Amino acid sequence: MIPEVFAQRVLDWYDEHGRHDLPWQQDMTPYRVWVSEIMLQQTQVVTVIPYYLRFMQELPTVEALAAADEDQVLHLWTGLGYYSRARNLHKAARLVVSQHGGEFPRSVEGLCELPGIGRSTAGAVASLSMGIRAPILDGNVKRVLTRFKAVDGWPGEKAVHDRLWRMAESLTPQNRVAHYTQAMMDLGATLCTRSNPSCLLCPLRDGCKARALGEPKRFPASRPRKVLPVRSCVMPLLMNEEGAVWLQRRPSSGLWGGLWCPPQLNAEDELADLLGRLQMAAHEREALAPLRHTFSHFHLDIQPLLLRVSARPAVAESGQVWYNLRHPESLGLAAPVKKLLRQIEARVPSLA
DNA sequence: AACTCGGGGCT
DNA sequence: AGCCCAGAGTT
Repeated sequence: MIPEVFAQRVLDWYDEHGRHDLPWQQDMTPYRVWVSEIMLQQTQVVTVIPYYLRFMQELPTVEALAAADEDQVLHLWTGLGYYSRARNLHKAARLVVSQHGGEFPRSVEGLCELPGIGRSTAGAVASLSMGIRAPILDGNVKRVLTRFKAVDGWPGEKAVHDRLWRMAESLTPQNRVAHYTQAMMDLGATLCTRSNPSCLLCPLRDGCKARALGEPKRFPASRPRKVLPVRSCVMPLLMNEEGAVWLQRRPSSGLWGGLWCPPQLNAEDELADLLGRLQMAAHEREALAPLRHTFSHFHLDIQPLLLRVSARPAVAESGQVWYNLRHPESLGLAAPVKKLLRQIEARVPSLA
């Protein structure tokens, strides 16, 4: 099938059956498309929608995002995961305002200069919001293409990855690039799905090799998996008489970067040392139900300890805070931390 | 080229 | 429990 026919079939299908009502499809400015693309990295549409609406309400323009502080951005991101996305989003907004006068670069190369924007996201922003002919290669497109040509091998391998980019490039049409880009994602999201593809409804069913082989689900080949290692930690929740909990800011890079978190101990024998450093004395302790949090590359078993502390040292250093559960500040919290704080909210001592 | 970085939804 | 999802940055 020649590229022109491929694109035409995809576009005809899009006119009839594509999605046209997603929040970021209304008023497709570079800013709105960009924020949606970043949120949608490794995150499903249904999950993103409420976050996107809240984000756009709070920070409707790139200038507003640039002027916000990082804590507000991370707060809006709390629960989405991959927090470096939020920090890069914030940095990039400040660059767009300070270096480009508030206008996004009008090329894939220029967009790729911004932190958090790679070739695929740049292609999406350029094609969807600027009408520039640029290919994308996200999970949806990878699935459609590997099936259409029955491409063997895991797309994480360089050779497979390169071949898919060449395919994406050659199939992207000159006209209606915005519709084509949206159509390829819609096709992957609604018909060419991972576990239950609707081949009979597919506009590409004629030329699709995976369908001809009778096993579309074999593509794309899945990543070779290892067993996830298990790590464990003790998480002391230090609560003072006012019902506030001690949190510290995590380093800006790495796991839960920039988020606020109770101390994490490798084991309980480090507790006395911690309390000593913070000059606190615990007069009551209770082990809460342990919980397991799973990351992409390991399990974390958390043993929460609720400790009532009497001391209330001054919070002189930045990066430390007493987090008032009754009047919480707008800080970024990792999902299990948010869950734990919600659990103990009911245990806050009533104010005298 | 391999590894890191989250959280949620689906099976 | 295992797998994947509108990927990018670091090493």
